[in-house]
Amino acid sequence: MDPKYSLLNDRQLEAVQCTEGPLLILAGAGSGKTRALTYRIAYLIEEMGVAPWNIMAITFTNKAAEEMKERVLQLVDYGDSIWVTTFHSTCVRILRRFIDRLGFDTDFTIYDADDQKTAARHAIKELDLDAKMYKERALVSYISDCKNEMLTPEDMLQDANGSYRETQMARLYERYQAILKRNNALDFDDLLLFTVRLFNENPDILDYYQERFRYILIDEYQDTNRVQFEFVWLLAKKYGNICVVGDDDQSIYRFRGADIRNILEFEDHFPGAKVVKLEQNYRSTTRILDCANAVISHNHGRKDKHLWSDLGEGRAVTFKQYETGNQEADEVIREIRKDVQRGASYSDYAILYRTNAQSRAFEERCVAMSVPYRMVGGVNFYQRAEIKDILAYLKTIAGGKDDMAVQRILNVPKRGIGQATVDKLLLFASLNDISLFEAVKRADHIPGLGKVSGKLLAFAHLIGELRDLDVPLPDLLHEVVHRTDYLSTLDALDEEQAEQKIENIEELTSKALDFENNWEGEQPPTLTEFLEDVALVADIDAVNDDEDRLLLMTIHGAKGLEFENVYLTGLEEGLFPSYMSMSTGDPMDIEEERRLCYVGITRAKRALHLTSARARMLRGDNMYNPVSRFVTEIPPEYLGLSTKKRTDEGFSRAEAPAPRPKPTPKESFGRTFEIKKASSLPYDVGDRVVHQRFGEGTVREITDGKKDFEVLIDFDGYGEKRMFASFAKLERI
DNA sequence: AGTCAGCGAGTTTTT
DNA sequence: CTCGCTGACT
Repeated sequence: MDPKYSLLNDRQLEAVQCTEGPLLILAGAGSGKTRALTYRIAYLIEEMGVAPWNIMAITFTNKAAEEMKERVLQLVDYGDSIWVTTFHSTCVRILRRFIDRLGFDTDFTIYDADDQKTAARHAIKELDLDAKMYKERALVSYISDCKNEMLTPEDMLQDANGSYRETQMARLYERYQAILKRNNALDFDDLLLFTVRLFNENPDILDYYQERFRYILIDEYQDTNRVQFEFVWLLAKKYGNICVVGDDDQSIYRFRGADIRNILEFEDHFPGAKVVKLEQNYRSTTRILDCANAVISHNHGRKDKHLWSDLGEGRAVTFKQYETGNQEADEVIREIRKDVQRGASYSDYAILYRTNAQSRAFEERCVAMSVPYRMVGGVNFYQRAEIKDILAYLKTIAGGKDDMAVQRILNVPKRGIGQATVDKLLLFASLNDISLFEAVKRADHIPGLGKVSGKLLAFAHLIGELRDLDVPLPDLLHEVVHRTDYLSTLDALDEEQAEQKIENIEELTSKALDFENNWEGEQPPTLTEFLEDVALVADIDAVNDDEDRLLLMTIHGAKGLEFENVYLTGLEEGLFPSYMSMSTGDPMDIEEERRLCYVGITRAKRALHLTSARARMLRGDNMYNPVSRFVTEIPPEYLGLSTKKRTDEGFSRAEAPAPRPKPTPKESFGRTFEIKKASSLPYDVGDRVVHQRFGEGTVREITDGKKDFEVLIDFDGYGEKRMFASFAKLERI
């Protein structure tokens, strides 16, 4: 056996060598589960002679998948022929091949949360129900819950048992599905659901994939839901070589349908399953682990587990209560900055919080004190209006079947095509059973449109032109922005906002460039492939490990990550645990919050700081909350507090910042995006130039920005405009 | 068709 | 506080 396996501890080795049959690895936080998984893959290939393409490993995020793939590649050759992906991309790959058996086109589009909301709104409207009584938000989550439980609209109609409201909800669900079908679209839940349906209805396809994936590994198994379980179970039942890794104490996605029973009852689902526990923690000091154990021990019905570490006591865990949320933010950022001035790196620090709303105070302080930071989550990059607009153009160019995309851009930038026109188009489209874009193309045959039909035809022509371009992705993006004169939509905004949006568009362009450069296929990637990649990315996927920045994120976002120093903030009753979880009366809700707290604590390697505030601004007014029960569940002496004065300020920390061994350089993982920036411009200050929209003008100023040249042009008739050179496409005259 | 003021509602976590 | 929607006006 290869000597590298001696790097594993006994339990890890056991997990690696138990290759046949069902295996549950109960991996405590920081217990080296990724190591166990990657070595297991290597062992299967090297020692058991398993073909790499017979192995499938599934993770929850692309980032986790990439990391695992990379670590496997370091261990064995042919590592790249292993399927290491997320549930969702696996399903997309399968559906792209076979979804026609379910009556969809293989070029289906994927709806994100916003699209789902729009579809829900349409469904409510189509059934002519009171929007006050039937909220799209509630409908979307109802539908999602149904799908996670694999319940069809027909099932729900029956379950409704005559109840008016339940019946209406089921009908809305039905309607929603019809809308998606009409648009040849699938939502996130459908990806899983349809794949399972495909397997159930087509034994030949199921058999094909069962043969293909004889060895299956699932990461973060505690966060799988019912459909995901079904998917795994179907694939694994033939050979039974299923290895799942998880930690019931880290199950934090119940609200999304994750069913903790999947891991608690694994041995019932897969009879004869072997269980291996990884209990040695290689991440945190004992003081941090003590706190984690103290908190989680208040939960019931856990799998028996004793996490331990031999990394020594380490530094004391601290708890501080501040007067206000703003003060909390100010002091925390100040402390971190001080540590950095003494030699620490920002990238060794993470600030974690329960809700995204809390990020704002920290962000403001970072900006004010010039602390470099990176916020993960919040408003997703791909949810920003300008990005969605551009993507809607790309979707329309790619297929044109997605009515929602067409509707989004028909009048962006303004073309004088209003709602009344869109309604007529939609009516015509549904009467003739064609897509909205088809209707636009035939605008001159639609009665009652008048002169607006000319504008519609011009739009269709524009899309046709863009469709005919045979250029690389980043160039296509450029062309979309220019030929549609998209930047004119930014005129109404103030300069700062407009600049931010331009930067976002530039970032999208560089992502396209990056996508193309990393493409491994024989043919250059198609537009559809790019759109799919974009649809399935998560926020955390974009975190670049090389950046020396302080990280701000929710505790959910931090799952699976680790940091030298962690600030766990906002530890107040009503915030964490959240008011929602306290008011349902279901103790399971509080337990989930407690697991979340456990996850937060165990992200820390060497230093952990707990903070809270007496008063906190929320939705405009102040709330005054007591210190979180999770803090009081930790014995006060662990926090250096006397038992009597426990809610007072913790003792001050005089110790030096945690030193770091030396950053290990990571090759190829931190992908950098470079914007194509011209080395010089074909014009200079004082030259006369022409812009496609603003016409002629004189160059007043050229500033060399980080990413691009910024130019100030005095247009005859429009006055001075500041613009980015690469987008302005000015020509000298 | 576009614009703007005024109003009401809403925030837990997300692939 | 902030977003998004509605309805009246240009």
